[in-house]
Amino acid sequence: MLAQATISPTAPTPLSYHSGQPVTEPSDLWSTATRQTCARNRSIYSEGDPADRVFKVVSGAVRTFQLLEDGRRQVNAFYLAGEIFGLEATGDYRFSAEAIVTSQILVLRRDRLTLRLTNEPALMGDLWRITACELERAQAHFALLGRKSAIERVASFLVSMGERSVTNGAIELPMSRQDIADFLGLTIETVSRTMTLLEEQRLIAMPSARRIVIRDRRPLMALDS
Amino acid sequence: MLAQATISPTAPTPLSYHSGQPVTEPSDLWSTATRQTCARNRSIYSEGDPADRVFKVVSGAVRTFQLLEDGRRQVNAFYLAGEIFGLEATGDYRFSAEAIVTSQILVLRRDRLTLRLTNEPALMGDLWRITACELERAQAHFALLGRKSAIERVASFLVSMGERSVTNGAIELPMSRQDIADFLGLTIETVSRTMTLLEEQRLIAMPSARRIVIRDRRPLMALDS
DNA sequence: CGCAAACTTGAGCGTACTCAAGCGCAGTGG
DNA sequence: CCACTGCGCTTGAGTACGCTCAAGTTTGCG
Repeated sequence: MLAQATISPTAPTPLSYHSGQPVTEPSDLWSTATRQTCARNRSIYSEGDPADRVFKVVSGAVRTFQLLEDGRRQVNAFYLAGEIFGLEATGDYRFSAEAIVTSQILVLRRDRLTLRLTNEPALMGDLWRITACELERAQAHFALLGRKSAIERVASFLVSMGERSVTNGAIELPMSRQDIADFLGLTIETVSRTMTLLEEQRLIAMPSARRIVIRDRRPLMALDS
Repeated sequence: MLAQATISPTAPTPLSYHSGQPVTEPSDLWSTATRQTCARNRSIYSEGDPADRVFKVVSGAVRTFQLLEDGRRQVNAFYLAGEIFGLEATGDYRFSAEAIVTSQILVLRRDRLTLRLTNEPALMGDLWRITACELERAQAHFALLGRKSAIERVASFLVSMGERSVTNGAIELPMSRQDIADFLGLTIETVSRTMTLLEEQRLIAMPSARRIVIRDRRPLMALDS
């Protein structure tokens, strides 16, 4: 709805990474993709499905995650408008993907992508860079999950979200506290308590649970390490 | 020394991944690489260095890691004989690499690789698959770091090492308890205590600290989830 | 307005951490 | 040959951070 005109699949779209540097991508890569609306909590693909499609978020937000047998969940990543997910080199999806809120996504069939790749081998390099970028982001997340305290994890998350999507001064969180907890390797209670703590310390403000304003960036960045 | 003949850089070498499926790689990709011996704890590259080389372990073992300002360390991965590391799509190395024990590694200059890629675009697909494989392994590690208990982490690690390198019935660990702790997001004491616990439960035997025998695979796999 | 879902807050507990001491083995030198 | 030394590993005791269980509050939506 909102940004549909600017992120039209037929227009040249810079592909922005979380890590910062935008990489231009062939203007019509997504021109043969179909647009699809996904309701909140709707599954996009599940662990074990054949990886026959690649996706790009137009609006909304998507989470990828894995479940342990006893129900413990690990959210691997959040994907916001403009970001690509489901790009596996081969085989089946290793993780599941769901829409966090009602979302518009572009769906590109894998065989179409393969076709394009045979005609334009240079494209392969772009895909590789996207995957490599994702890998770097994943590995950076290791230090957070393996070595950081709760307050450091939450601060890192807010700083990262602040760099990705800010609407007039406030971060709009599409995901629930549970999603955040499962992303940061914490419980929902710890996430909630920690955000309250950050608010008490005047580092952030919370006009509502899903809207976060960063009041003092410096100490948050310090916690980010 | 030992396996030099079979892992000769000029001979066709199947490239085996941790995830299992071997992928054939162009026989002479590493023919222009130089062989190098790295002493124990010797740095191979550091965070921030220009990513101008790609490496393949011939013998020994390598760790990649990141340091937080206060000295906390997160080991991202261990690379054993036959495995490739340092393959970044662009820019600088994001992490550091060190030899765990005295190791033989093949060093391929990035510009040579680029040259090969222009002549044989198909190679790019192989590189992409290597990176994608690494990404999958990284994301699988998320659940361990974010959601598993100490005993589950150690069990997962031992199962994984058992699949990668077994010498007549025993796992030879090239890395120290500290390396394992920093890989699993635990302390050295917890790793030690947990291994003792697994030994007391007769799931493993420890002829020595660096030699582990898996006595009962089933419950270990169960802990792995 | 009423209900359900999401979020917050509180109290008590447990797992893994911290700090500290002791052990075992390999290498070295008397 | 054996004491000495250093490093890596193990074990112990006490602590703390984040989890569990539970109740209460707020928000969003029919």
